[in-house]
Amino acid sequence: MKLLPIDKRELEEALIQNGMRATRQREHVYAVLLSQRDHPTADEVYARAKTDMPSISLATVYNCLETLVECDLVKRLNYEREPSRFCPNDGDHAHFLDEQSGRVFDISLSEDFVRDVTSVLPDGFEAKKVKLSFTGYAPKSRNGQNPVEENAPARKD
Amino acid sequence: MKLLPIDKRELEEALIQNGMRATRQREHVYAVLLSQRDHPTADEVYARAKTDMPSISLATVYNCLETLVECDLVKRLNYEREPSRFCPNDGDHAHFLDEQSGRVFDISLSEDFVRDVTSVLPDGFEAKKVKLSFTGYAPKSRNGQNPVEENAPARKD
DNA sequence: ATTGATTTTTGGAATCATTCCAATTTATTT
DNA sequence: AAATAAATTGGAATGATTCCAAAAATCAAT
Repeated sequence: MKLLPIDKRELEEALIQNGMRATRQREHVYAVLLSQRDHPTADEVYARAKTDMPSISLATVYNCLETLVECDLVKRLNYEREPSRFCPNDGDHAHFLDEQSGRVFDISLSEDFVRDVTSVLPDGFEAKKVKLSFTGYAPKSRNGQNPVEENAPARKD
Repeated sequence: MKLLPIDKRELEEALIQNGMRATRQREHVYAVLLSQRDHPTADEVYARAKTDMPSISLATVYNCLETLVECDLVKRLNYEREPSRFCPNDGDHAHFLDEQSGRVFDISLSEDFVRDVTSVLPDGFEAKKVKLSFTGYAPKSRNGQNPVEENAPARKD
């Protein structure tokens, strides 16, 4: 559970750009998120973070997650009143909540789509963020493997 | 603050269809929502409901809102961890949260768009619900009047 | 309408994710 | 190394929502 050099640099740059400091805890929380791409809650991140950093506190996990969201390295997902879930920002994507399993799938979006979607806004509206989320039934997993990128490896390069 | 006959019928049908009963409280909460289209929280609905029905309880307001959402007569909006907001279902529309004022605007969506948007889903995904929401800056209101339908009259017919 | 069966309402207590706090530690600047 | 600012920490506080068990209201069948 360690940040790749490229991710670490990205994190540090983003933090500094926002006038914040690079800390062990922030790096670790970010690494935890990148290492298992399944949209964990703050509690789950806390549990995972503690295995390699037993002294980290829940409050710090909340702080770090908030910081990462502010730096736009992480997205926060809210489904109804459930606890927030978090996923590292892997480009534009929507989310699909499978009602049966409770799992969330990333649905990648083309640049074209993202451009088009803001065209529904009347003149004068300036969107800074767009959230698109679906609820319904995901396809049954074939031999335990899901067709989309939930649990995909943290990085493909 | 009273339900139009047409709305009342719609409500009763929806309730019965879902095996639920028509009650004074449910009618009233629905009427409150229809009478002022500004996406109130449960607390706000409670406050408004009490002016004409002082005996209604907060728990009941929560129950009624939940029921109305289940019957698909009302949408529940969640922005981050803020309290849920509610709006009567006026056909397909997205929501736009103005960061400056905190107000939410309804953005009407064409049928075409709603059809197109589900085409981003890979094969096998069946969407039952779609949520599209924007955050950003709404146009400055011209002489105190907003260009879109926030605070629009409950019904145009 | 009265009875009976089922829902709904109600006020208050309980929940629980999240935020807040003040003290300590850590990171940066001088 | 000292000074300044920011971050971490554990625990307490918050607050929207849910839960609960008793009372009231609704509906169906007599």
